[in-house]
Amino acid sequence: MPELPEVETICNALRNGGRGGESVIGRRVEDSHLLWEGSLAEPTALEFRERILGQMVREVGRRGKYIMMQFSDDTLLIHLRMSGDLVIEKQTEPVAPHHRMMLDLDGGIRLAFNDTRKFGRIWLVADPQVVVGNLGPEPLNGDFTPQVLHQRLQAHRRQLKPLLLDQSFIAGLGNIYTDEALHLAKLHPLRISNTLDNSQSERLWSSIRQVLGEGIRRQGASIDWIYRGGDFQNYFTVYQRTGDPCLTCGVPIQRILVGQRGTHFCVNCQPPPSSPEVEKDG
DNA sequence: ACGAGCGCCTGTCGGC
DNA sequence: TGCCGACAGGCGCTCG
Repeated sequence: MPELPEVETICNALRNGGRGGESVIGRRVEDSHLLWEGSLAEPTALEFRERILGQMVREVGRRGKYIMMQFSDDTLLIHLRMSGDLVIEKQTEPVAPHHRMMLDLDGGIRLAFNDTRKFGRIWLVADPQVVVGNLGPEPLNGDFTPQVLHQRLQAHRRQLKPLLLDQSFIAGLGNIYTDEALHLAKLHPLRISNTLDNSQSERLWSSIRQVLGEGIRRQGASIDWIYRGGDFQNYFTVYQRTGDPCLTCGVPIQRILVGQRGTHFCVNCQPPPSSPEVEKDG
């Protein structure tokens, strides 16, 4: 579910307090409860408990869609996948349905990993690079320039939509922000990456930065039955707007399947690739 | 090097 | 009302 802006929002709440909870920084793990073993990717449940007890939270960061909590000796990495969430609550709170892991911290609070669909994963490792080492560039960092994006687009011959969803190409984009960025950039999701000229790559670059920045400013999007506190969903231009008029030109938004993912775009603002482009040697 | 298909899970919604 | 398929913010795997 959560993409870069939602993960960033959750990290900020853990670090600074917010969403009804207090900061976790400086707190020590007094107890741990693994309620669904499948949520733990590494190490084993036994070793996880032995290692994390007594460690203190030094800082909370993010890389792509991974939450990275630096503890005294190890790094706790959490990927929320489709339905995960991290919440700070009092230890006296009843254990909510779908809580999969809980860390009891000093001060009577609890860090809970809640994940309805059980797709999320948790790692506790000495070196976080073994988990996030293969991720592509961080789109909001200063070293992610239009030239970097253009070069990377040229290095592949792939449809833009699945390429932007590929976390080793660029880290943090998911289905919502990819569709929104492509619409803002006026690029069709099936355009082939190495057919973009410099100005089109630059438009895509600025669109990615703009939609991610706006998502963070709005504290993410809250959709379906899970409330996240953000309101970016009120500013979608194409995502979940199938059949509604394009806010730019009025033509109805279309929905197609690309790699099994719902893909929303305006056929007028985002012209389909010319036929030579989609042919094998075009 | 690609894209398609599927599995992993639980829940909601719309159609019949 | 109940049943059934489609769909959901992700990603790893196999197979051409």
